[in-house]
Amino acid sequence: MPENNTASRREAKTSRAPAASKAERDITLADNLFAALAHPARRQILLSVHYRGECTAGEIANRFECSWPTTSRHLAMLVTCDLLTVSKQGRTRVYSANSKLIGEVLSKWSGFFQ
Amino acid sequence: MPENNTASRREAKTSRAPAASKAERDITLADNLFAALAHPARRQILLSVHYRGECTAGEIANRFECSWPTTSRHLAMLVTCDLLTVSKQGRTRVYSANSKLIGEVLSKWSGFFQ
DNA sequence: CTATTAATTAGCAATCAGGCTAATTGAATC
DNA sequence: GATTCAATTAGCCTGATTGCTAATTAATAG
Repeated sequence: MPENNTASRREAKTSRAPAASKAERDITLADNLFAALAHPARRQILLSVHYRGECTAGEIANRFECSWPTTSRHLAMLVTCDLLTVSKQGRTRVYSANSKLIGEVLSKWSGFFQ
Repeated sequence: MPENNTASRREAKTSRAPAASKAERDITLADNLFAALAHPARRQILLSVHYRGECTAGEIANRFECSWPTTSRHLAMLVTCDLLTVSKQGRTRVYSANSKLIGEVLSKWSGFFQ
């Protein structure tokens, strides 16, 4: 598969491109956002973090049925996709949603179909 | 798997529920829409059909690099998810986009993050 | 220093997704 | 009725996703 779908790649990509064009960034954003939103747990996580403001990993993990490591992986993916931001505070990690970005991309795509 | 993710199910589901609640329908819509939009080829198909109006399967398939059967499967999925509508005309099949639905769901989700 | 707590990482198994080619269906044409 | 053309279906294979448990890391508390 020469056409590498960035959306599904988990590892942090070492962006070698000097400065991707806006079009390219838009494609990557759509890839990332829609790959992330494809999973119901990740949609819930994003909504949950957005509405509560900041959340620790534990608060998020306890709210879901699936195991903590599974939630942790969803969180990691959302961070890689730039939809969540994380900061370490002592031994907890605090997540917050990049709501502006999410809202803008969704809004743009909804506009395409109006 | 008791929790059946309708979004990813390929075959037409025999909806046995008498009349799903609005909340349930919203969840199914999100499942379907975001599962569909997760693949770049399907995003392109939806945009393409939306902007051109009606398209035959052949017109769509010829526009993409992947094989006709692969495109056909994407089309079938989009129909199952209610994002495309298809009608047989002679030996061709004409697809059109359910843009209103797509736009509404995306708009609603973009609203969540504003 | 050790015990506890927060969270991630490693590793494995099972399912899902998406690509292909070959075969089939069904309408139109000769 | 045989052929051609539009399109789907069948079947297969490979890689990605997602779930779990167990192990690890790292910070705090005792």
